[in-house]
Amino acid sequence: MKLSTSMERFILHWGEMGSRWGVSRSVAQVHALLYLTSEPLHADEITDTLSIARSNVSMCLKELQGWGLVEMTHVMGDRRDHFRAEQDVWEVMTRIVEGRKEREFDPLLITLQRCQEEARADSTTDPAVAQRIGAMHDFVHDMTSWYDQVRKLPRPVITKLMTMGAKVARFVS
Amino acid sequence: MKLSTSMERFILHWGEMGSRWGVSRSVAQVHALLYLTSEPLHADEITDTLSIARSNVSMCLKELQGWGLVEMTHVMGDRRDHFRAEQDVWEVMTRIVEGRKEREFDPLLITLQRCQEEARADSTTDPAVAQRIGAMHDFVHDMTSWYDQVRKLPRPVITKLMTMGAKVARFVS
DNA sequence: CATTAGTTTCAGTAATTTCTGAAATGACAG
DNA sequence: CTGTCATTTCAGAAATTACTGAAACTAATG
Repeated sequence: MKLSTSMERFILHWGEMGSRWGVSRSVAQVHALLYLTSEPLHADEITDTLSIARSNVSMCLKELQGWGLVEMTHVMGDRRDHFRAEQDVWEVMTRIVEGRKEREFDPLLITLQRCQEEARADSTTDPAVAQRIGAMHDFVHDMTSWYDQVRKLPRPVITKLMTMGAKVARFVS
Repeated sequence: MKLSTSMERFILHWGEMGSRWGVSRSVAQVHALLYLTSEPLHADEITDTLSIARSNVSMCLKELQGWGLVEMTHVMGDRRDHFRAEQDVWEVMTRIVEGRKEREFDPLLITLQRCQEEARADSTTDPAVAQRIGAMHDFVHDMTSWYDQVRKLPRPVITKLMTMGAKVARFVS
């Protein structure tokens, strides 16, 4: 597939973003390409368009399916697997956030819990240190439980709250 | 300085987190150590405690100062620079978020703006592609402007809103 | 069941990022 | 001005991460 300048720029920048967000450049590029293309693509087409190895494309697609951002489909009369990305931007964002939460914050919270217990039990640890570990634990705990509540709200409610922006503050007083 | 087991665990895990959050392992470790230690430390003490090169410590401290997470202080009668980390967890988090917003989202938004204009102007770009680039742009734009509004609210208001959790939904109907 | 098209695995290679240590620089006291 | 202590720079080394291509594997077809 021939990419226009803006498609290329989008894909390249998305690749850069990806490498800052814990997925490799090529994973993010494949995602960007599929996001921009509404018709499902097969792996060879991705390989050609992005000039990356066929095997790498395969790995990237697997990882993107793991994130729930890409799904496999089939096209009538074609044996090859085809892939399409989630097109809804909100859905894309929530899946990325959800994935990162599971991969990073859940383990972090477990570690903090352990540190906290250990620090309290261990008499060689300065109580002030235990207190600071506790503060960090509580903070991460509060943030994740806030997130867990909010993500369950119906989407229109969340978008409404967001368009209100700072105006939500008027309800607190 | 001798680290207790829980301090060590905390520092090591924070290091891992750091490498997923766009700073190197050692930057995050230095930050963790200073966060746990309330008294200002000088660079050599950090070097010894974490077993990393003196020069690396210097670079890490510089980067942490760039994030606004560590400040340089001086101790009476000691020529060496001393360093202390922000102890307030909320403050730590807001500075990290702020830093990442500036380093990642602001440039992303600029790129998306450019892609969008380019895609619309360029007749070789499929209008459906232009539409999807636009959707992504609008989404990132809305998110950042929501963030810009909320971060300016007084902290007690934000914490109140957070402790309300999903209950904020009752204001939307 | 042999052939073909398609996919995945994995060992080796390449690219990138991070860290080190020696040397340069700076800053102060005498 | 000189010597000492502290910090920073930077080129190269080390470690990590990502990518490639050949080979293995899987499944459908005639």
